[in-house]
Amino acid sequence: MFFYTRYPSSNTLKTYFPDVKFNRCITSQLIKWFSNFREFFYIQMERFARQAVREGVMGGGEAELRLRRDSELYRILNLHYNKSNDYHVPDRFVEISELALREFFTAIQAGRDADPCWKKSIYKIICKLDSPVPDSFRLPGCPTDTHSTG
DNA sequence: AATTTTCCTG
DNA sequence: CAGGAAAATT
Repeated sequence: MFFYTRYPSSNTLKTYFPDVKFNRCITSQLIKWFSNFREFFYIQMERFARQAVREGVMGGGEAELRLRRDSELYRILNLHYNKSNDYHVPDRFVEISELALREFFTAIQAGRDADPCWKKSIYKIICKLDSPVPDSFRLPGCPTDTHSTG
């Protein structure tokens, strides 16, 4: 589900778990999940962006900073959010991830990472890129299963 | 004040 | 992922 929306409201999230009775604890836990998801996402983004800066994607062209489905970063993200490859990761997510990576990259290149809250501008950009979650996720057979072994 | 997000840690 | 503290947002 994170593939589609990075900043879902708690109320929106609840609609995807019809069989769960929500109290404040469960709700905060659910929010915590996405918080963790976001963190992992941004951490990887910053990590790879910094790596790209270090290795010097210079040479005059920034076109090398691409995120493809065969990229290591994609592999890590998919491994984290889609452990058993149950879902097809939408092109939208790949595009957004690449954009986020570019944003981090340019920010770091420009030295904007020295500012205390330089990530906030990036967060706002990513926040606007949320897409609607397909109805498929409301199906019983498609739980956001994070650790089921079978 | 309550909810939500972020930073840090395990 | 989960628990907690602090900060940010409403």
